[in-house]
Amino acid sequence: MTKQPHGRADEDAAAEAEALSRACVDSLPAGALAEKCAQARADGRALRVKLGIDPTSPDIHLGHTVVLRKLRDFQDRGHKVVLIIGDMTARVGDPSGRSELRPILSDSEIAVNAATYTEQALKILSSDPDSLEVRHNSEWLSMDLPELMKLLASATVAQLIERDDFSKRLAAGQPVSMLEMLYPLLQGYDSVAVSADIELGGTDQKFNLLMGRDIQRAYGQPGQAIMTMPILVGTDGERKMSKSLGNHIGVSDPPAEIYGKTMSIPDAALPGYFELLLGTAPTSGQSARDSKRALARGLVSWLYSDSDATQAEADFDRVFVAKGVPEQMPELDLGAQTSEAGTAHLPAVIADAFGLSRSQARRLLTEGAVSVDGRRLAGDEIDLPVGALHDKVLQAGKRRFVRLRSGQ
RNA sequence: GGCGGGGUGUCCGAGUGGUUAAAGGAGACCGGCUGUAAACCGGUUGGCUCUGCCUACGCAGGUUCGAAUCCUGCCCCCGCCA
Repeated sequence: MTKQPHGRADEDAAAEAEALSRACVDSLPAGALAEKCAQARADGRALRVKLGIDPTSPDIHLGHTVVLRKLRDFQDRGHKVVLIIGDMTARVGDPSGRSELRPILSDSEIAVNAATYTEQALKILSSDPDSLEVRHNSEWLSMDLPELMKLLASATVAQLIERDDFSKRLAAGQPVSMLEMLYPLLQGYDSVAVSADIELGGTDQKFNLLMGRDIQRAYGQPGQAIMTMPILVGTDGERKMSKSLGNHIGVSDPPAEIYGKTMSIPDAALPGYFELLLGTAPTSGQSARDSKRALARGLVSWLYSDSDATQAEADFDRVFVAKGVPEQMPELDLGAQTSEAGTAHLPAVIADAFGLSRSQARRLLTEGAVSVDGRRLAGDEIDLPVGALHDKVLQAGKRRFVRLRSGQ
């Protein structure tokens, strides 16, 4: 695609808006996107398209990429993405979709998380300075009380408790903190600070996005247009993909992880994954299994490379289809686990190898989940001679492997 | 500030003096079946120097042979009233 400044030459503003709104759930207010596109062309400038991400966890996952891909569309049409790292709002905690208070993150956690965000986002976004601006909202949210009061005056309690999350929690007798009530205002102020023309988010962000629009107008700015994208479900196929739910696939996960986790999603989630992550659909007539393999390959190719995808699939087939062992795996030196009698205490070895407690390791052992070089261990094989373990593959469950070395 | 309700394991939620590491459910993990899908079946699910020991029912003390269960103080949450 040839990049043109401020919109492609081969389409008019209406066509541009039409193309940009593909796959989105809401584009509000009606017609606003086309107007913004037309205005930008008339003014000879790029649209400022805002996305805020709170660094509440250290990794960007596939769920985030749905919106990032849409932003990339804007970039490819010559517009400017303003990526806001919510280092201040992360301290507040977005109440969207929350049914309870969330813990407040420490400064150091936020700093660590923020550091990895931009880098990961650039797997999807262009880093061209003409099309990307990265800001931290602590820059302008460290405001003094008079300024905060002005911001607080721009919304009413009725507006805030109108939102679903709050009203449900209030109705259920669950706590809603003042801090959370503040969140939509702070996010809205971000839009004022960066003069956003458009803000994107997941459908769960609709309230916050609209609030930004109101706040901009309270500050004498034109209200931003908003676009919401569908929420990607996690690997459980039911709930929103989220690190805290443990159903996420990280953009920085190793290829084998991305491939394997993708293979574990329920079939019903396939069409959504294809559309939102690859912009395609499963090949019709193809079995769900083959479609899923294609999806897994596609995702690894996208985030890494074609050769990594081929490799990941080969490894997957070796381990899960042929029940073999991976080509590469971590090694564990048995030196520290070797007793004077020359035996190793298996619960300790397993705990060490896979980061489990010894009790957990013992359970795996008694459940028959542990094998050495393919031979399943009986529950009472607690101490084995180191000589019998050297250079053998210790496996726990289906997918945890380590190669044992006796420490000579 | 007053009155009332409530804080149990990853989560939800039983349990009001002993047979309670704590019912049941969810989630997770393991095994079987399989396509690391779904459905289904079975098992496990605090820690450890593991035929036992330690820790655990908001926090701290107390009563008792014995407490998640009773008493006292404190902290926190929710509702109504002010």
